Amino acid sequence: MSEVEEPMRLVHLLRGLTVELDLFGAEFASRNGLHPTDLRALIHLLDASRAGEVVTPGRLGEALHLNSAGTTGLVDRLERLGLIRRERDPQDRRRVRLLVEERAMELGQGFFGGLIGDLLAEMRRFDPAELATARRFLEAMTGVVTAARQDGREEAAGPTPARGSS
Amino acid sequence: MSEVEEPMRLVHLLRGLTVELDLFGAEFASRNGLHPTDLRALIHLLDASRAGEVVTPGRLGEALHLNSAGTTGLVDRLERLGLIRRERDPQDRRRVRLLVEERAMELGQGFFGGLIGDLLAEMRRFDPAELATARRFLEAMTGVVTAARQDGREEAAGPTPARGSS
DNA sequence: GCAACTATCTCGCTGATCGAGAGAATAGTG
DNA sequence: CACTATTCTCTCGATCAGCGAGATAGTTGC
Repeated sequence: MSEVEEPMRLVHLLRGLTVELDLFGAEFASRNGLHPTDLRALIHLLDASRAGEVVTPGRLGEALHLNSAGTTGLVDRLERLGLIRRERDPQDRRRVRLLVEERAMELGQGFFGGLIGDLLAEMRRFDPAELATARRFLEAMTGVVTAARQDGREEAAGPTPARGSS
Repeated sequence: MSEVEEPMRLVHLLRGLTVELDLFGAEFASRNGLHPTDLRALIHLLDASRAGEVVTPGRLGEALHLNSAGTTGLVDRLERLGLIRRERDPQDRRRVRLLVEERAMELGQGFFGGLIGDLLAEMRRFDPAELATARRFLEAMTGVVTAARQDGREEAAGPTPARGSS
């Protein structure tokens, strides 16, 4: 337990936080008959809806790294649950627009809304300078992860010694 | 636009960070022929190994919210990949100890080692006071999520708690 | 020794996702 | 106007992670 450990505790805190958020999402999902993928899709759809963007199955599948078949299945599930609705794009009739139903908004609101409210309330206990520091910190960490993600892709054939073990 | 938006950006940053970390893990997993669940299991096993704790299929399945059949399948996969080894507990021969192989350590190192190093390096750009603030912030946010998780459970449990069926 | 309990594994099944390709609409070319 | 290439989405069949129920082997108490 030396001073060098402090940053390491932050690393574990970050990991712990993501685990908690994942669990939170997973529990919410299963409680509502959703799969983790469905929840990710719902978040994406609500974000896009709020931003006024049109989402098609193609875009959604791309965002979630699903192929077309998987995307169709996902959209089927969400539609069956009454969370979204398919509608052909009148401009380009090959496309299908995914429209978010009221129920999806309520679902997202009723659950994430509560969490976000709690998070915001907790943030009020920090002064603006501290929040600015936290933000800078989070942005820096996010940047590192994003960069590592791309490095990893490029090095995909690199430092993978794990061979010949059995 | 307004100052009220600043905390909201922090909320989105938190979410964005978890998404990035998830993607990082998912990409690493698929690159190594692992499933997301396998990676979570690996993390759990490595943590326990470092802490000197004995992990059994039962404990592992409990930690990952898998039932016994799913756990057996998971352990089969990890064993087939040469990441762990089964060994009967000589004290209580009903039990199976899961022993982490060298290869799993290397894999974990190749995965986290690089990322953690990068995160620590980035943290050096913050002074101790800032890191302390970041830590306080992360702890506060984690606490909120954890609390919300339990609240959600209790609300959903309702009239029939039916605990013990995890 | 018998009964109750515990830890793990086996079996059959559901369902999310994949690869391949079909169907339908658009855009470009002559 | 056909004719072809392109772009979206959906369908079909297969794969495999995870579930529920029950089997198997080991432990503990009477």
